[in-house]
Amino acid sequence: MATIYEVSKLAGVSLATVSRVMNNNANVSDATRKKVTAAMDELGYRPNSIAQSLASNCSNSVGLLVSELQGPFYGPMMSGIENTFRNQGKHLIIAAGHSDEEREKQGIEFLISRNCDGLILHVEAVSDDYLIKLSKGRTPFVLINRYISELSDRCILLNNIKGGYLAAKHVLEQGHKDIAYISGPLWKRDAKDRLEGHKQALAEFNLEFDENLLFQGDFMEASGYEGLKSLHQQTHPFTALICANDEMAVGAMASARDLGLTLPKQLSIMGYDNVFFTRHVYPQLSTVNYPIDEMGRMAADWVLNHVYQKQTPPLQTLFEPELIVRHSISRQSAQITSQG
Amino acid sequence: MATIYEVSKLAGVSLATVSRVMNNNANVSDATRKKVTAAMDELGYRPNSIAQSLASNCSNSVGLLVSELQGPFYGPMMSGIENTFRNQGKHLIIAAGHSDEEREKQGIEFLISRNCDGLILHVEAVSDDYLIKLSKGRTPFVLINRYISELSDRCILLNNIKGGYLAAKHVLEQGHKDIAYISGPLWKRDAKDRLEGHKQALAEFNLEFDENLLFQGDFMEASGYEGLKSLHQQTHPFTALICANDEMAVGAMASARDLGLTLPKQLSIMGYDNVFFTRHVYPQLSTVNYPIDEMGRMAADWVLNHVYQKQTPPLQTLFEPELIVRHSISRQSAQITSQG
DNA sequence: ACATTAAATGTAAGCGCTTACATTTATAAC
DNA sequence: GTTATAAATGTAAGCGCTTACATTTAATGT
Repeated sequence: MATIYEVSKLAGVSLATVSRVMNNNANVSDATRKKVTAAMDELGYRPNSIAQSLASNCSNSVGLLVSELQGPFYGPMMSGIENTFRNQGKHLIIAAGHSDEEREKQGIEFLISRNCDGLILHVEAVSDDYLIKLSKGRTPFVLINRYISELSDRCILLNNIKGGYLAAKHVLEQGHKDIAYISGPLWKRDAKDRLEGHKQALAEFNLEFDENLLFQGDFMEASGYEGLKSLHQQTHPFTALICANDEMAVGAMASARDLGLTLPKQLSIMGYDNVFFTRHVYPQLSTVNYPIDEMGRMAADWVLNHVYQKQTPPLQTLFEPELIVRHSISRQSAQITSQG
Repeated sequence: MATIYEVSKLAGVSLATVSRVMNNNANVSDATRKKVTAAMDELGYRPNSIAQSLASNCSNSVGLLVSELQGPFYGPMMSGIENTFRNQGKHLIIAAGHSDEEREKQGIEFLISRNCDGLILHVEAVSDDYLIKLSKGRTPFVLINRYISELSDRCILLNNIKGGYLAAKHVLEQGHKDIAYISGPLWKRDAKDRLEGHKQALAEFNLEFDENLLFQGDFMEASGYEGLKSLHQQTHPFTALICANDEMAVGAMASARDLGLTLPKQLSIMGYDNVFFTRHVYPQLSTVNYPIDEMGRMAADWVLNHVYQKQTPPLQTLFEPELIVRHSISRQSAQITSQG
């Protein structure tokens, strides 16, 4: 591999000049610039990015921590982020935190030790305090889907209260009055917010939230399955089920089939997130759109702006959900009676 | 940030000694090793990985190029790879090639310019020649889902002929005789192989492959939709449809519904890949398992072995597909008649 | 006690760049 | 033709490590 030294010799200039043309420094005459680029071409020179990083104290890499590399939710987010950065010559180092405190911390440590210039974090298990302390460190970061008031300018969020509200309102407007709810883990902010929006809509329709119709899941498919099974066994009847995300909704659909319920006639089911497979399930799932790809791109812009001082479109931290109506909500007709 | 120099001063030893304890060099007495680690702790020292890379000429990073960061296929693959590498302190730089020749080349260039020690490539558009030339370069790489005879020892493959065979055989065993087929782009090796296996099974059942029942798709959902629509319009009747991947199968399912066909009674549909949403569609899709996660891990092991000289479990390049029977194939009964 | 050898530690060069500062060269003003 | 000023280029010191080689110290045999 040719080095800058060989280029400088071939071009008959100093190291510094070669470095200047590489970095588009203005103070280089056209003549020498041409000599240098010619020499580079001749030698097939490629700058050594490691050496550049060491000398300039900038690794041009940004770390991304997500819970999982797989699954319908993170894909679009990573995709938007990668795209933004590659166009800027930055690279993306990706790690997975698996929603586990220890592994999330390790992941962050790992990315920092890799000299990332900035971090994009989608973390769930790590504490607010930890993140606040982290924010005092040398590596700037932005949070996706997490709100910490002390760090509010770097939290990129969905308005989950509104989303919960939209979902419930839609179901209510279809005439449902007895609505069960499978939430996420309620210590998680997003799960709590979605439920709060849900309750707001109920209140608007002068309905009380029935705690018996609440099942706390964990955002994973299996808990949707278990959730409906459990709700179905208790005595309060319901005609619709709202799930705090699509995965649980799909689990609930499977459960409904096992219980012999016809969808959506005997039970309406609503999801949340609008992951791509919601179009593929049958009946197609009505849900709430979570513009995770846009939010990913926004996080990337945040880094470009705050870490690399690039011009970006104006930064936005709060995103709005949107109702997606498909075919999983029926107009209220029959009522499930519990079997208890 | 503390540097090795400060550690050495605090511990009262030389730079080299500090470096030695970092790298677990054997020739360090226990006493000094303790002094040094104590100093490190006291200073909160973290090695600068960029400097390490420059000095050791090893970046400890491996590049991964996939077609898309999203989608059900690549997620599990990335996940397996990330896991393997993180446990070894290597990091993963991910880029997307979008099945486009220019972008794939750019992606590879990008990863190489980032001083990756090795590459894992899932490329589709780039030519064999390009890859053969690339193999002469300084950065070793392994290919997933691509066969080039000159590079056969670094091609990690699924036995697609077998997979195509298994799918067809299962459908034939259920009594179907008129079987339509939506293939991938036939210039792609995997698409061709799957079709070849399909034909083998047909031959085994003394059936001829009917070219009228072949539609060439592009592995994407929309082409599955179009494919079935088109096949349905021609004159040859068929009772089953085999698709060369799950995405197209799902597209075909939507198409079938739009055509008013009851699944699987009036039309049996078979997929390929066993991506996770095949369980969620209705009826649940019978398919062929593609152990992409294992193959990803194997690719990671290949890199560990060939690039970092690590001990790994024995390397395997050919993986076997497996039939997954769900509910989308009926025992042969009614026949669709074409509308032509 | 002394030579012989192995183990532990230190010295210093170098990895391929960037960049502050010094120097040279061109340009303009009088 | 000087001198002042700006533009272009060069010099050399790092960035924070690794590692070949040199040196010192400890262990062993006699």
